[in-house]
Amino acid sequence: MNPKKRVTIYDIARKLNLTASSVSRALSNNKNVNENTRQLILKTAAEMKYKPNTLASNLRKGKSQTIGVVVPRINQNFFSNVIAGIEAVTYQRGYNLVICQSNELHDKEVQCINTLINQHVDCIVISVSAEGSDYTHLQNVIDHHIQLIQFDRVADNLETLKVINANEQASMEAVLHMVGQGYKRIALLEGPQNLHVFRERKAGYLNALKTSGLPVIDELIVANAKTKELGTEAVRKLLSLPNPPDAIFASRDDFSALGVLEVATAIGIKVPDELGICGYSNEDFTSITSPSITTIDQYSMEMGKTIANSYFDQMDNKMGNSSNVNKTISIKPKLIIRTSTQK
Amino acid sequence: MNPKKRVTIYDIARKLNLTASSVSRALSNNKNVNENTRQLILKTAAEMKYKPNTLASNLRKGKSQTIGVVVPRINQNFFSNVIAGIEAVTYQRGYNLVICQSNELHDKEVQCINTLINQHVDCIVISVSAEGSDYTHLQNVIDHHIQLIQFDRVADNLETLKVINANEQASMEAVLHMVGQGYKRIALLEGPQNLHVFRERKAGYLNALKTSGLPVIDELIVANAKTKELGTEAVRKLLSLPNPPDAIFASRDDFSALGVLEVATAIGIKVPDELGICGYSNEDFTSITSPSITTIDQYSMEMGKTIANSYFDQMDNKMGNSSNVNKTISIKPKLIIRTSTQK
DNA sequence: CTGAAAGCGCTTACAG
DNA sequence: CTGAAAGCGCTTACAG
Repeated sequence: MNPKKRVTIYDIARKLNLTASSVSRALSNNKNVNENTRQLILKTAAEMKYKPNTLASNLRKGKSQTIGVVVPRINQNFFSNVIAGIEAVTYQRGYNLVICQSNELHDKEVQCINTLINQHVDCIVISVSAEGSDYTHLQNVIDHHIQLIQFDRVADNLETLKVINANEQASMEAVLHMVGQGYKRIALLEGPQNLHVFRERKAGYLNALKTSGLPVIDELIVANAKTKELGTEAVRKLLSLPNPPDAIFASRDDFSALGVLEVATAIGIKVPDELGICGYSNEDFTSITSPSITTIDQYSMEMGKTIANSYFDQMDNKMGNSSNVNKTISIKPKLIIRTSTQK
Repeated sequence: MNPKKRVTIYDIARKLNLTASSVSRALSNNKNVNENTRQLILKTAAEMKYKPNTLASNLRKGKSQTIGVVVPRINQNFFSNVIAGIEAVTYQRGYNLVICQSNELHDKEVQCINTLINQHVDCIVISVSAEGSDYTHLQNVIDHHIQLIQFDRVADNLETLKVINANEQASMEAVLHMVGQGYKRIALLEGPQNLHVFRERKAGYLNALKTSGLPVIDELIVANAKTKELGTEAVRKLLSLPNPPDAIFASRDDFSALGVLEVATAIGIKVPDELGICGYSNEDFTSITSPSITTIDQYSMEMGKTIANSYFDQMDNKMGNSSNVNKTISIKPKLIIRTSTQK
């Protein structure tokens, strides 16, 4: 094998006294090739260890059979599961995945998006970073006629396909469950309120209180802490209130729920008897703590599959009609009741 | 903006009465452009919302500034951390990551590799699947002059860059620690022995016994179970032996260690007093079980960074010399001693 | 069914 | 410093 150059379609053509046209046709399963010729070409290509140059093919065809994915963090359970779900579907269709992580930084997110546009990806799937509310880079994607799909954390005002969790509904269900268990002063640990997801979870909480005829107590609603230390501090303060909560809905995630559990245990507050705890996202560890933690499963893998499928559905029946569908697919998360909320 | 076509270098040239050559030079920071011309071009490009076509550029340059990554599972802590580490470094250099998962299937792994070769990636990073020992697809990568880097699970006989954990050393340390705690009948739960990683961990176990003058007891070495159920069954059998082990090194991973803990607790065997348990990989949950589980941290994020850096090091000082370095970088994992092994 | 030719959008020797 | 031209490897109307 020549150390520098790869075998091309021309090399095969030359060897067989044919033209590149025919070789290309045979290789791409075009019907207009004599069956014998095709077999010969296929055989020769294999012998010569021919590998098509996707770059050239994509350039010519004007599409890349590639989907770009931008997430805040690749190594975060929820996101890596979504990615795995996307991959499972796209792989079947012969699509590739280019993955970027924004690290929750707006600037990096913008750069990722630009790279993906330059790469001529056919579709960009994104869960926006916590930072910033300027979405011109996403508008840019749309302007370049690249299908944009948002998931989980979405920018509301952009008209794109959106795949989200029914956060409000699930949160409401969780809080109602706690009310049903007899908890009356239920506190909320909010996630960052610039994100839709967390605003919805808060809405669900408020709604559940309202439905149950319970008052909304301001001092029981605690803003999300930036660091683990600050979070611990906030929980400690909350539990030391003259009139402390008898339950906490850690709406951000299970890690904050775990933080609550640790603080409670340290102070000597009994869970679930004196304090109920509910987390969010069904991390593996929630089933093995003692007590095990009630939480909400987001069906992350499913979500990934839904995202990919919705892209292909779009493709398949896009008969020249409007390319940017503004449709929201909502996945209903599942409340998983464990010991931490069962009085 | 024209609904179909993007702005190209020619569009800019036409607008400014220049040629594509100059525009290309200005955009790529080539020195041979008049400073004023460059500024004008840059300004115009921005105004016209020009986005370079990476596909065309890469085709012309014969490289893609892309690194392909193949792992058994994207959504597995260790791998997603390694990927995050790789990304952190490659991003700085303006490289993209194409991610595939083999699902531990040899055939899918082969397909992933072929796709990456076709994509003209500059480098392929792989941790091989558990299945199969035929590595012709990897040889293929080398034959196509694509830099191949193996990590964690590596095919020994291929001459490539390898980044691995010092599994044997770490395992030995773990078992010696258990011996030091007074455990005398230490069992081993093996990982699949067709993989180097797990053979090494076993070697470390055997070595530790030898060093400590403890006998190797065949019935205490249990093969890796395919499913969770079979694993539970195997552990139950192990613990019901007439002469049961007083410690178990779950060398496969923390999940199998957790399985042991669950079975032991269910049977009523006290950990760590009656049974010591050590896992592998320092999953988040190991610090919060009760008792917390002794384990081994693999520095997965670090590993990813090391992989990416070793690629660039290679690139940077490859002055036409041998392209396939057969070098192994070993990362020393860290034994994390927790309650489950402290008598 | 097969071939000749143009073109996807860029880059880069080669002249001047 | 700028331009004209060729070419990266493929695909696809257009003829025949």
